[in-house]
Amino acid sequence: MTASTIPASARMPGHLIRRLHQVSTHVFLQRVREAGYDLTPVQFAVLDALRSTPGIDQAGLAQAIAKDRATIGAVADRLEQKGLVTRVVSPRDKRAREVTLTEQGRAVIVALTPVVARLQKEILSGLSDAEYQQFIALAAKATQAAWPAEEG
Amino acid sequence: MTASTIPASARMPGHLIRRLHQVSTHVFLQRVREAGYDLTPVQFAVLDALRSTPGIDQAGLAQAIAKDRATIGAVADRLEQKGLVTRVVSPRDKRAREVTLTEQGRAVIVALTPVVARLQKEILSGLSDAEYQQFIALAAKATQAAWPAEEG
DNA sequence: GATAAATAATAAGTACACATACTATATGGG
DNA sequence: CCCATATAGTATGTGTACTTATTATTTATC
Repeated sequence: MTASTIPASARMPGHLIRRLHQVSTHVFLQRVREAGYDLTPVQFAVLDALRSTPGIDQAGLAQAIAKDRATIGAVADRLEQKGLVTRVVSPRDKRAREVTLTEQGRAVIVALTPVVARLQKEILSGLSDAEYQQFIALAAKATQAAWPAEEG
Repeated sequence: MTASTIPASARMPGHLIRRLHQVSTHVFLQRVREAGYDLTPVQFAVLDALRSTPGIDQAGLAQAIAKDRATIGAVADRLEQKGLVTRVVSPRDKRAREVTLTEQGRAVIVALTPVVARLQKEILSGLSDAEYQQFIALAAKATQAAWPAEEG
């Protein structure tokens, strides 16, 4: 029962980040479902990115939310099946597919944005307001250092 | 609105945590592979936990590293195929399977522990030493609040 | 204007991650 | 002892997440 020794990994950033990622996903799915929707964090990120840059192709989309092209292809597939986005071959580049929000997709992202904004604090519910802001600043700095030339 | 509008999600903890998780996994696989091993972060976590509590069953293992039973079953399968762990039916409880490190498994975890310890700072390479410590403190506080007593 | 190199998307394969359902076993109450 | 309930592990299905390979198309170069 009581572990004689706490695993060495338990206090390492990699382990802590993995745990936070779990909490984040769990809280997200819970609150989104409570709001009456069935959308994963990645699917939300895609819809959110499409609101900023409608008609972007999948490669651009993948870069915008820091994901693999193959992953985005599958996510876009599911969003298309749900009727939240459309994909049309670009007239400028027949290899590319332009992804755009449908009316329904726009309605979903509009309805969910405040829900998702609210649940952010819940992910870090153990932190005070000052610590919460501190965490965001540190996390943003760390991610930007890891992917230097990605933001447009 | 310009094309360079940053999505609303980009500064949210959920998104930042997801990015950090990616960085963490990427750095881990890179450095572990460079060290001549082929092991995922979760597989490492399992081996590390087994060093502390040899003979633990899969449910206990899942709880120890905050993972699902089904996930751990698959991970244990792969570790067994690699010859790093053994699984035997518990004489106390025929439902349970006791998982133990093999000699080879112990050698791997001993060899990789310093490698994994070193790569932690690389995950947060954008942070100063003080910021790095701050991040760990905040992340540990947040995860502990989310999982109060290491209980499901 | 033909062709080599680069790029967008997809396909196939591996590995988590979790929910749900199912089997086998264990345990407490009557 | 019998049964209701709980638990350990597995099976199944969905959804990331990334790698390598392939196809279609674009561009760069000669």
